[in-house]
Amino acid sequence: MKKKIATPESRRAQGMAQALDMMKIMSHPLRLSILCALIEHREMSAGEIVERIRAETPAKASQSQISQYLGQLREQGLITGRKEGQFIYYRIGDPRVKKLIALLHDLYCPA
Amino acid sequence: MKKKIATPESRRAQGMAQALDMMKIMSHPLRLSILCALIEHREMSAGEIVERIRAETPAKASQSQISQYLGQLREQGLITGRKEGQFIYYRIGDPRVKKLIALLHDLYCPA
DNA sequence: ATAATAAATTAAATTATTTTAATATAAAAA
DNA sequence: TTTTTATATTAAAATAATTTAATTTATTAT
Repeated sequence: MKKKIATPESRRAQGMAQALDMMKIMSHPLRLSILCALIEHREMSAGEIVERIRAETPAKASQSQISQYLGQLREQGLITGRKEGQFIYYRIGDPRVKKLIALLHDLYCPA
Repeated sequence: MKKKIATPESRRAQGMAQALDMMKIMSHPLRLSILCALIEHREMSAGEIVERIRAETPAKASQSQISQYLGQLREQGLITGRKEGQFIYYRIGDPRVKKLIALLHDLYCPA
């Protein structure tokens, strides 16, 4: 097959598209909360995440909804899931998530 | 009036809300392009921005649409507009925009 | 004044995302 | 094997964002 050559412009466009996907998926309060929780705890089961989100955000977010968010985040490679018995344990799957959230924290939560 | 005390949690929640707003508005290809163009050129008129966006993204984006994006970005303080005669010149209005875009560039456009 | 240019505004139409509700699957316990 | 627990899947309903098209305002030039 034909070898595709990446021009500087195509690399730039691809980078932009990835950055856009990243921000888009992170700009939802519950998805962002999930990522923050995983940064804090390194690994959590789906159920632990549900509890934690419910505790923060009183009376919102169904199990189904959170499972859907976890699916979206995993699909995009931001988290990984490992099955152990009936539980599924999630972790951050892309180090860029941590860097981005760290910067946001610096910018918007000044000491 | 009653003096509101900011607890650590309320500050965290507020920071999170601001970070969410920021990412939400930045996660649209044309709005992000506008911000990038303004970082590159420091100041551009609305018309120049329209041309530039049109050049990058062939045959998309109407004058009206771009004007609407400029309005959204200004409303949120990410850019400022200064009127000079019939032109309106825009600039980045929040230094955090630059920091965030710089990080995204590092993360997604590796040399 | 009239016309032309630069940019903003409004509203309707379209499309995408989010939420809700119901159901399904798979593993563990009874 | 029946039930319970943990999680995922699906589809419909609700909501929000985007796009398009038409119009408007303000400024400069004729």
